[in-house]
Amino acid sequence: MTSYGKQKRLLVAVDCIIFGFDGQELKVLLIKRGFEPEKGKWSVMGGFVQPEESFEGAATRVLSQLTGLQDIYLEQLFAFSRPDRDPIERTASIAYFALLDINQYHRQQLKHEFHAEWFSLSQVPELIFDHTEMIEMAKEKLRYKAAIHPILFELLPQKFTIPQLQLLYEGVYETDFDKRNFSRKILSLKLLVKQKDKEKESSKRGAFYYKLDKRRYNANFHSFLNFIAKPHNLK
Amino acid sequence: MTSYGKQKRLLVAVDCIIFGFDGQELKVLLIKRGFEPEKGKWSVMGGFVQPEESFEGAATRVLSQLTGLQDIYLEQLFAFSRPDRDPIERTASIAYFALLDINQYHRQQLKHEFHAEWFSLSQVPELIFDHTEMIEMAKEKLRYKAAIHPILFELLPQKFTIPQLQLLYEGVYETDFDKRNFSRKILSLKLLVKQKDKEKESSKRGAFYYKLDKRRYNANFHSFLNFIAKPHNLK
DNA sequence: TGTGATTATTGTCAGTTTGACATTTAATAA
DNA sequence: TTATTAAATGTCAAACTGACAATAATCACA
Repeated sequence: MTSYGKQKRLLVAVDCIIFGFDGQELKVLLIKRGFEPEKGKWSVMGGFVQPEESFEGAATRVLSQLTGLQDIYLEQLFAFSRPDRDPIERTASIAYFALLDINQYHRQQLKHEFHAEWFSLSQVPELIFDHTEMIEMAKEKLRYKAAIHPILFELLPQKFTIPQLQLLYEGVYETDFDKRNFSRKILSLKLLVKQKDKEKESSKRGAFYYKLDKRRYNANFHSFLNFIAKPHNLK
Repeated sequence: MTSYGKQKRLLVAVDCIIFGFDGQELKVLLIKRGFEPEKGKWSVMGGFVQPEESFEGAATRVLSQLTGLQDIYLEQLFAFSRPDRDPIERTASIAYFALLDINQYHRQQLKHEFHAEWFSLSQVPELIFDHTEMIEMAKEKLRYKAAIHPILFELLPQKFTIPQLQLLYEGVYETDFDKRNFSRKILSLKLLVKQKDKEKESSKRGAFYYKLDKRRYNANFHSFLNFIAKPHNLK
């Protein structure tokens, strides 16, 4: 037996919702499609899954094709499967979302061939297929996860200030936080190490830089639950 | 243009990790495979995605084929895609997990043709392919979600007691809770409505039945986060 | 040199929640 | 009537939360 014979095969693609933070705003990276269908319209970056690669592999490949980057935070979001979601031919899409620091990976790195651009989340243009839905779901999942895990640090440079971090959280949740309570909460996580130097662009006084304590970050990444008495037993 | 031409198509299946609670223990429903490959071995219930159905549709169909049941809690878990996960032919699998009350849907309802059996989570036999990994991930996700959302009620009958509920939580988290703190926490959710009658099988005194307040349950299902000050804005 | 403007940093306090722990109550059986 | 069993309720100190205000560092400019 070398195949399942008469069962119908299916095209499978991956799509990457790439979030970036530029120090001010949370943004999403879109490309202008250079091929049919919907040529010239905006979409998230994607590609067909090749015979010898896993979905994760395909998503990683797509991500590096567009940004030239390795080692980006990447997480499976959802498998989209409406039979008619692609008008040409049935294609399922496994969506992933990625988090990166826009400034660190500069714009010129983006491959020109894809005509990629960063869009504010409030100004996402009309997208092809179900990509709008994908982005909505990715935003929702980002909020969900960030409420429980210190995931948003993936969007920041190595050194960052508390006010910058707060801006990021406020962008993700589209709300304002009390800065006193915010810094208390963040610092109580014991994940940040205060640096000796200051960021002086955005204020006269300057704000101290912090770095992630990588050891604690990796150890505590999965431990922010609150229902269970001993969350460190969970993942 | 009516197809993407030379791109390689792929077999796609769905697999359902079906969790059940019998009042004592958390269990998972497995079937004895009646076909090759791995005929005679245990696996979770699955099936190939048909041309005109979505993944959710396929999972729902598979679930009802096995249990005869509609309206079961069903949630997408993860898309498994290792190219060699099925030795016969490359097949991706979109895994779902389902929650149901074992007693309510009685054993005889299970279709005989599948030789289905409930297994304690501590006694899951060797499984085909990556199904062991699927179950591990499903357990993990169940713990994760149940820590934040009142999802475990899907495993209980309409009427249940606080001690029964605690048994369920203890089963899911493989730990013990203080019963005083547990009931205080559960009741503080304001999701339960005390009934007039008691369950008297398991104790002399008997324990009052409770029912879910469906209205509050649906309204609060998505609101257990704790990082954000106003979680009711989130989903 | 001093002063005002701006933003970072630190602090207070009352109300709530948490975790650890003990007592009372209802029903049954002997 | 009493012993037994498990349910239900109660206490308290510590930790945490949300609302709110005062101080400190730096720069621009008079």
